[in-house]
Amino acid sequence: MPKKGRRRAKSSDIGVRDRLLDAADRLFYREGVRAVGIDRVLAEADAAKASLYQHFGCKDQLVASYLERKTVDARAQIEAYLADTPPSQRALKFFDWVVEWAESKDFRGCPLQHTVTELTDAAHPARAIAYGQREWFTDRFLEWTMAAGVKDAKAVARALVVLFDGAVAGAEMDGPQRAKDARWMAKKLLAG
Amino acid sequence: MPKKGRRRAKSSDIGVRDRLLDAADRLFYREGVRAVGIDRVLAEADAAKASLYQHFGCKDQLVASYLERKTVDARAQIEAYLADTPPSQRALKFFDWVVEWAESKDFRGCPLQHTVTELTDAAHPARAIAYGQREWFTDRFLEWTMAAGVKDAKAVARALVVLFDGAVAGAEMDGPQRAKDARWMAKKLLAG
DNA sequence: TTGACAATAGACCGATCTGTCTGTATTGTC
DNA sequence: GACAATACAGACAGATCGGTCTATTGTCAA
Repeated sequence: MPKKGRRRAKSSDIGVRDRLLDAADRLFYREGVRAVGIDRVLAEADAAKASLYQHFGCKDQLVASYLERKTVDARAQIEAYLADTPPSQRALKFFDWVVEWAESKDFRGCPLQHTVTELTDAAHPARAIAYGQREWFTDRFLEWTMAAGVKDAKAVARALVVLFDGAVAGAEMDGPQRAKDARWMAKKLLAG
Repeated sequence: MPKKGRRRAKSSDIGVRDRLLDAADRLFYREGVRAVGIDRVLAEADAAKASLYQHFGCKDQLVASYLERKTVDARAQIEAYLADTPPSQRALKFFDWVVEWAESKDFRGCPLQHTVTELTDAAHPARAIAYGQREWFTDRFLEWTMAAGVKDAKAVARALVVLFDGAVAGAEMDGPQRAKDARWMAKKLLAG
């Protein structure tokens, strides 16, 4: 038997929790977590207030959960994107992914950067999620540069992190060309 | 004779307008413009509400004025920092300035990035200020790379913008090492 | 001394925010 | 049919928000 009872008529058949996270994702990413109130999320999710507080306890936790799901999805997406690329080529190929992301219609910068910018309280639960994802990125970059066999792999990996951050921050302000600029430079760096 | 009458006992002798901007600078930069309310600024500036609305009209305009003063100050500071450096060396020297900035006690990222992240309304007056300062940066980078005599100067200039954005965004999340990583890479790029 | 002016203090307004609470409808299981 | 679980609808509370307004104080110039 499935988990428990329940059933709903409206809004297709995903649970409230997922509907809330979907709505939070759309609104928080597009407009910022501080600019969007609980009521907006509820309306967008077509959910009741009690459901939100039942599942998440408070808004901060909803934000953290939204960010966590976003990071988990991003990892999976990146890994799938790179799956067919030989390890030695992945560092550069990753920047193709960044370019595609920056060119996508709804691109509005990096959720991790937004989190650190908007939620200045160091104890905010979303910050821990953000830092965890940062670690994943730095680990991957090191892995990819090692596989590429470049010399000074650690320094190159750190430089690629800077290029990645600059690509998304720059693309948020100036448009997707910044991501291409980053790719151009990454190629140069990995070649020599 | 000076401007007009007035006089105050407390808080030294700068005008209310400047006190308000100073307070706004401290609070907005440290905690974010959406996280800090008018009342916090007034308390920090030891000023009256009417003074704020007399000088700035609304909060959005205070934010824009705060950002404008910050960008004007930054330009002056950077130009002074580079004044003794021959033009051909300025591109790299600029990243020394970035490292010092990222290592400074109160560093909390780039106000321009914060503005674009926090104020998602494209019509917000602070956005125009931010875009103006972005142009100044891109113009300077092109000027410096041309003076450095590197080939492909335009592409290099764009890459340096990415490195700059990555330096400050990365330093905000991970610490000042990111700025050093950016400098390391800028040196490499400008050498070859 | 008087009047203009700049600034202060703070009450007040309506809107919005997060969060709580009550009550009701629907569903699956016994 | 009874019951528990889940979700919905929405009133409500308390705080805070940006912004307006009145009243008062202190300073300069005439």
